[in-house]
Amino acid sequence: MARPASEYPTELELAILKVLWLKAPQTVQGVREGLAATGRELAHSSVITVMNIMVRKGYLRRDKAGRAFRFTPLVEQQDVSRQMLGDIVKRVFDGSASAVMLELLETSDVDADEIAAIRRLINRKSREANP
Amino acid sequence: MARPASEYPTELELAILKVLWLKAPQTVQGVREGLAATGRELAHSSVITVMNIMVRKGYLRRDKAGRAFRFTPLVEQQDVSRQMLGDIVKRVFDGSASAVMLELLETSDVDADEIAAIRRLINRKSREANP
DNA sequence: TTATATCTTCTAAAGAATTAGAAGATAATC
DNA sequence: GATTATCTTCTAATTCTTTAGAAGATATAA
Repeated sequence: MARPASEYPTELELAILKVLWLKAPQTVQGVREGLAATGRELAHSSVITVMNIMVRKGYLRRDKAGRAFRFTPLVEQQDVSRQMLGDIVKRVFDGSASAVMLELLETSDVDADEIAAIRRLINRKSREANP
Repeated sequence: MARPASEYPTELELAILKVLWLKAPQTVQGVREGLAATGRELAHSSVITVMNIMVRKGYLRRDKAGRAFRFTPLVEQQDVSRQMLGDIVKRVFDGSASAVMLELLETSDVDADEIAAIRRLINRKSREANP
């Protein structure tokens, strides 16, 4: 009587991955400091626990380095981002990527530079679609 | 020692909201059938339990109608979608809406019509930004 | 070498999410 | 009015997530 495990990292797992995507490998201590830098102060054992779970889940690799372990991410930021976004698109926007984009353009504060960048990409895509 | 409650509906809560966004108010029975139509067969008591939690969370309103209750959503689909998307943009894409759009354009299958629609919107936005 | 610091493992508490059975309340039917 | 069907409430099991203390292992320093 429980839900199936989610396909992507949990909140804290993602926070840890973000620290490791910036710099890897790192020890638990390093990751702990990285988390603290984002305002998340956790006990050493808390971080270790989650990171070991992440090893089990296949998100991280663990190598012994002297007394401690060094951890390396086994998943790439692009892949995780894509997966999480894809899930939202599918579940919340019924698979319509354009609905998501319209929403983004309406809602969020996309500045002029960003709009220009998107416009360029759209034009390129448009050319690809109609050669 | 627990995480803070998420700001938006859980998986099952969203599924229930989707049924009610299509048609409301509905009884537990109706929602149960709506879920079954999407391939999710749950016991009556399971659906009731979650829907009562949703009332407590402020997602639904509950009115007595004869023997049973009728439930009405108190949150709008647009608001929930926006919130969930906003969360992903912030947490996963570090707040960059354009990064999300680039990802969507690269990854998903957006057809020519959709690209045209987005292009029109971009042009309009662009004009708004640089009058 | 002994004390001190540091790391890991083990264990577990607490909250949230998912699922459903049992029992009690109430309405409809014959 | 008694039986049957339907609804709700209560309770609870299970899994996942987050968090951390206690205890044991190991290395560093004095």
